[in-house]
Amino acid sequence: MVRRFLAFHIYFHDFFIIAAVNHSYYNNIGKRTYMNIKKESSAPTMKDVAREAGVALGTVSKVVNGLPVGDSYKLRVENAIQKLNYQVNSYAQGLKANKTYTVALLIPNTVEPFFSALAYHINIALLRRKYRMLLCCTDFDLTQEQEYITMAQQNKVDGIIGLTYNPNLIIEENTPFVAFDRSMGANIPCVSSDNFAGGQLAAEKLADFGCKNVAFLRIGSSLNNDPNKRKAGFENGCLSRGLQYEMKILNDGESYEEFENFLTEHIHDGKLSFDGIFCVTDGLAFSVIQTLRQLGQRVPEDVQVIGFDGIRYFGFKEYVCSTIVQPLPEIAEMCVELLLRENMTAIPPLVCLPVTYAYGGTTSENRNRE
Amino acid sequence: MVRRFLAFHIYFHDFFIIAAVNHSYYNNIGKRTYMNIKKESSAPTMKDVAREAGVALGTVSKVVNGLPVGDSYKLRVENAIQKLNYQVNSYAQGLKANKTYTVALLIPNTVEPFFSALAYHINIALLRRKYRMLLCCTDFDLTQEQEYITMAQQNKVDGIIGLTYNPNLIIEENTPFVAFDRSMGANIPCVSSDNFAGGQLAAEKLADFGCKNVAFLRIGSSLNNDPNKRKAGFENGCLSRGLQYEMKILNDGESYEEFENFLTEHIHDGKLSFDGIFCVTDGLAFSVIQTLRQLGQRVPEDVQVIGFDGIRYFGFKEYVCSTIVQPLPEIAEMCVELLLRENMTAIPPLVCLPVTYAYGGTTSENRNRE
DNA sequence: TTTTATTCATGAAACGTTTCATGAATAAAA
DNA sequence: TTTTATTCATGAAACGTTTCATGAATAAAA
Repeated sequence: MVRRFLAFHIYFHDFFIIAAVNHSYYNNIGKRTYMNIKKESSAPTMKDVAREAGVALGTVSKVVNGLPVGDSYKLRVENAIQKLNYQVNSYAQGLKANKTYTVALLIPNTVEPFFSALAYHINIALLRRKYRMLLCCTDFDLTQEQEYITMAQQNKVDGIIGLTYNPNLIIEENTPFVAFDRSMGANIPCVSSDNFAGGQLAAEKLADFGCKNVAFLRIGSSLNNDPNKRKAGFENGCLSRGLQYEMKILNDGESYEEFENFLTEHIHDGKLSFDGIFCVTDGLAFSVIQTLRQLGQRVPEDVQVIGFDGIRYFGFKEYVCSTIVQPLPEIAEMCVELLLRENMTAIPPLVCLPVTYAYGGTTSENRNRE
Repeated sequence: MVRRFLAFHIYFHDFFIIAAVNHSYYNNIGKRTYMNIKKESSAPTMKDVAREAGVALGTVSKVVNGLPVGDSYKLRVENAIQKLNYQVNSYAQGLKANKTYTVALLIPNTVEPFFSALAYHINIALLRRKYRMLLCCTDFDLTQEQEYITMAQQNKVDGIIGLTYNPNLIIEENTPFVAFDRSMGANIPCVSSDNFAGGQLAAEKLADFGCKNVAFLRIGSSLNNDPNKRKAGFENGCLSRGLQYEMKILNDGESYEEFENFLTEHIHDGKLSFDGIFCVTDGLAFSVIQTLRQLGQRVPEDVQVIGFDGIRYFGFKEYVCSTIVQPLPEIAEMCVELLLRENMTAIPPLVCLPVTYAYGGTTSENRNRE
């Protein structure tokens, strides 16, 4: 049994002691710790409200749920609710309805800015509908993805919004599921940015800003997923604007070094043969910009770089790079809307939301005006 | 009534159409949309398991909860659970126990990296104990902070972990609450990094790396909260190591510009009078480093900068700056541990967890070895 | 063998809701 | 005024658990 000890300080007001925490609970994953929070004054129930208002239980329920009730009854109930500070117990509601009012969000983590921003907006969209969000971080682990989905099928959550990396996930017909960014097949609705238009826009912007020779860089993935459309759109844009272009797409298992080699190989006499680069994500663009500068290339003077996602430093400061911005608030609304909507259409839709370009210091917007 | 329309594309397999979403549901905040997810095959219940195993309901409950049961019974129940793929309905559990198995995390948002990383680790610590996390983003809004706390007092959640900015929050005695980073008074346990030691460490590191004249920069807040200890620790470190130091602490309402002015004023003949700067957060350090470079100061050659928090680009890439790292996994464990522990001590503790220094490119670690 | 003590499975009651069959009260029609 | 139709508040039943008083089965003691 592995035990970890962590030294820390406890200030008991004026006393100062050194203590240690036994981390052996790391071995009790999944075993519930029982009855550890005491409730003393329990909250008022519908019964209390009914007694206070002098009406029947069902009447209170109707008022709470906005169903038609006689005006005088409604008033009395509302007053009683106010007086007792009553709030409905949503767990009893859920038990009756066989619903949990909980939606699972499957994302790799909440540490990478795109994922954490997505979680932020999905959380808002769910709270607006009085749904809870169960945050499920998969760490890109295929086993964990399937486990969370199985959990959902056991009625632990009412639906799943998933940004998953496993094309072979088993999702039962009756489990509401909305995929983000990666289509999961014809039975599952999918919401994504308009990746094709985004790629096209990147090419057009680079052309507008005076580029002639451009490159597309993409980290490895053999999945035929939606971000591949970024490449297709970029290609399309390059062709229509007469840009020379080259693609560097990593295979599974190839590391970032490949890009360094690729860029180094394209430098002759200190001059890079590209004057514009489109990276499949801002995260990649961030690294590429550093590499370019290490290689003595100035960004954006020698080479312009456009990323994809719309990541800002510290969440709200300037953009990490010039970028194609994904409309996260709208994406979140759409995911939740599709998941919770009443009537499923026969054919689950693929929804594409429009992207925009934003300047982030790595393009030369005035170059063609000089 | 404000209505927003959002144009978007829907691909219905091969067809391509333009649609519009009516965003009027923005006006229905808080009104539950009813019965919108259908459940068809309902999950097996304890009753089903009892029937399958040929035992009583209570026996199944005991097995599920790990209470003592005769071996042969236990085996039969376990087999039945396996066969039916039974999972306990935690909402019925919660109804019985008058518990929700839900903990609210009050943070300003999940977009700033420190908050999103904290949420990530708290979420892990809670899931480990089979608790759900209700993410409550307050956007630094004092009203929202109080609303969420009131909600908790209505037994909607079992406890709250709060990073709050309102020293006057009303928290009832029987609402489990753990504060993070900012002490909420003698009745509320508080977990924080060892801010004092962190400030001290920053001063010592700057001294080690050859600095003589240093500054401390802090954004405005009149609250006498824990991060103030960073200043006190830094001061202490400067004194014990013989560093000249100056403080620039913004008042409430003063903007970042003040720092630009402060730094500009301390440049004489192109030379900054500080060779080391300690910033109260990495976010501030990030901006300060940009400002310094704009002012023609090289970092770390002319001036070294140390931040606080341990933020990395994109969550896992290199540190934004040389920094004092907060131990987030341990902080999260401690918050959850204190919140859910069985026996409250009479005096709620203030727990300080140790910080470490990490190199992030804005210090000259070898300077004194040159 | 009989009596007493112990172990432990049993299943009814309860948690706080929603639903819906019932029937009282009112309104409309005769 | 009496009969019929309509409206709508009522409260029991049920959702899936946990708890705990009950008593059957076994073990220990006499």
